[in-house]
Order: sequence, then C-alpha cells, then structure tokens
Amino acid sequence: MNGEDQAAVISAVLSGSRLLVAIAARSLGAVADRVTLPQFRMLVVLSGHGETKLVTMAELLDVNSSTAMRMADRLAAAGLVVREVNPMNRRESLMRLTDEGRRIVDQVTARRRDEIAAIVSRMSPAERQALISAMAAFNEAGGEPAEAGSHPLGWPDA
Amino acid sequence: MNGEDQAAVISAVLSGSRLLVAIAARSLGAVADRVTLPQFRMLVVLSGHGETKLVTMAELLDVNSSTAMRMADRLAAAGLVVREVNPMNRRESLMRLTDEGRRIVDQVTARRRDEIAAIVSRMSPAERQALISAMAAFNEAGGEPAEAGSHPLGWPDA
DNA sequence: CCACATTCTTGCAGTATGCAACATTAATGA
DNA sequence: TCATTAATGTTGCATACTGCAAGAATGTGG
Repeated sequence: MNGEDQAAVISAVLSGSRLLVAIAARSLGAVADRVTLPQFRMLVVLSGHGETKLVTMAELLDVNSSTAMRMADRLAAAGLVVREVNPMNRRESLMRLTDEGRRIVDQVTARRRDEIAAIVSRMSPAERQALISAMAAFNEAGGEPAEAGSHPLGWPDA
Repeated sequence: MNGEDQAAVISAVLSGSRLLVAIAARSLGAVADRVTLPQFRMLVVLSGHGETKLVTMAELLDVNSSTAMRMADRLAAAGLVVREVNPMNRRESLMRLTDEGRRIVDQVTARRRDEIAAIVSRMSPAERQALISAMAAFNEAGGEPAEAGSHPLGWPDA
C-alpha cells in the first residue's frame, strides 16, 4: 500500500472514530443526571450478561472488585439493580437489572441507534451498501470481539 | 430504506464503534501509569489548540472550571504543562504543553495509528478503497466537526 | 478436621466532578 | 473619574471512581 493510500484510510477511520465517540457521548447525556458513565457500563454488562457475580463483573469492566462493589452498592441504592445471595453458593451474590435499570439501558441504546440511523439515512443507498461492506471488512480484519455478550471494555459503549 | 438494510448498516456501524473504542483504550493503556484519561484529554486539547486559558479549556472538555483547574494543577505538578499569566490580560493564565507533555500525546497517537494501520493492512486494496469512500460518506453525513483543532469532546479520542 | 482458594467486604489514599462563594482584574456607563 | 457589572481564576465542600491491602465468610480437597 502506498503512503497516500495509507494516510487517507487512517485519516478517514480516525474521523469516523471521533464521530462515533461523539454520538456515544450524546446518547449518554440523556441519562447523565441519573447514572454516571461507569455506572452505565455496569448496567450494559448486566443487560447483555444477565445475572452476574461481583468478581465476574469486575473482570468484564476491567476494574478492581472493590470499585465494582461500591458501584453496585450505589446502583442498588438507586433501585437500578438488585443483589441477592446465590443459593447454590452462599459466598457469591448475584446482581441483575431491575425494570427501571433496563429502561435506562434501552433508552440510551435507542437514542444511539436513532442517531446512527439519522446519519445513514442521509447517505445514498449505494453509499449505505458500501458502508456495510466496508465496516464488515474492517471488523473482520480487526478480529472484532463484539459478538453476543462479549463486552471487552464497553466504554462509552452501549 | 428497508428494515433489513437499516438493521444491517446499524449493526455494522455499532460493531465498528466497539472495535474503535477498544483500539482507543489500548492505545491509552501505554501511558496509563503517567496520566489518567481525563488528564490525557486535556493534553490532547492543548496539542491541537495551543495556548489555552482555563475557561476555554473547561468548555472544550465539557467540565466545570474547578475541575479543569485541579487537573491543570496536577499536570503542572507532573511537568506536563506550564501555566503563566497572560500579559495582555492579567485575569487569565494560559497553559501549554511542555516537551514532555507533547511526547505523551505523540506516543499515544502513534500507537493508535499503528493499530489502525495494522488492521487495514489485513484488508485487500479494494476493501481499503471502499473503506475510505464509505467512511468519508459517513463522516460527511454525520456533519463531522473533526477538522483542524475542533475537539468537541475528545473522549478516548486522540 | 485442617489447609487452601474463592468471594465479598471494608479501610485508606488519590483523582475527578460540580456547585457555590470569593478575590482579582477588566470593561462599561454615568 | 468612579461605581457597577462582567469575566476569570481560585478554593471549600460533597460525592463518585479507582486501586491496593487486609480481613471475614464460605467452599474445596486432602
């Protein structure tokens, strides 16, 4: 690949990256008065992962277990998650979303999808098709871990 | 646009978003022992914006001025930025990167570009061309503010 | 039963964050 | 000119996020 080609594709990808991050930030702003970003990440994990124990949650979020502990405390106090001891193993306690918690995740996700939909709707059908193919190839080449329930470190990620 | 088309393009874009966020996070990990994420955002703004006063910095980062104030204090203590009173207006003090601060920004940026380059190098030339076009169209449709020095809210953004 | 591992929990320290109050400096108007 | 107002930086206070380390409760293997 020649240098100009290289520079062009990197520049294009970086611009797209900024745009996507901005979209993620805006979609999150809608609930910023109810949950913080780290708290929202925890809700997202619960949304895609179901009942989760503390240690697993800490690994999925890539934070210390004490950090996950206190976040869970606050979310429980806010009524967005519930925690109960696992009857199968009384050492661990499982947490899951309340209806209210799920509502928040759905709200942000819907907003995010709406924003992306609004953008792609301004593209021509040919451009849309090209975008699908190009992103598929990019994701493939990137060894995308983004399959069902695999949240490596969902940052402003929903 | 039909429903399947819509779902396919949104799904593709969301997957790409996750991949790009993961790349941003990894590129940042290299300096995680020297600066925090918020601190790095401040360095990025200074890198693209030159000398900046406190209020402007706070607006660019979308944080309270007191938050920007203390972050600047810590970065100054770490020797990554310097602050000096503006001779033109003694109310305001301008801050700018030190050589050391710029080194950190460059290091992360280079790492990010390397990761993207590695991914696109695994794509065929035709796929790369398609990616450039598709991202350009997407950025255009998104009204991308990502021009020179325009950092709306550069999160894991470099 | 005892040693060990797993899991959760709490204490401590540093950073991030916003609001509100204050001092200093500049701009504005009478 | 001088008083009022605006802009800017700064600090106090409260809350949240973060990791490390130590401890308690529970389970597992010998």
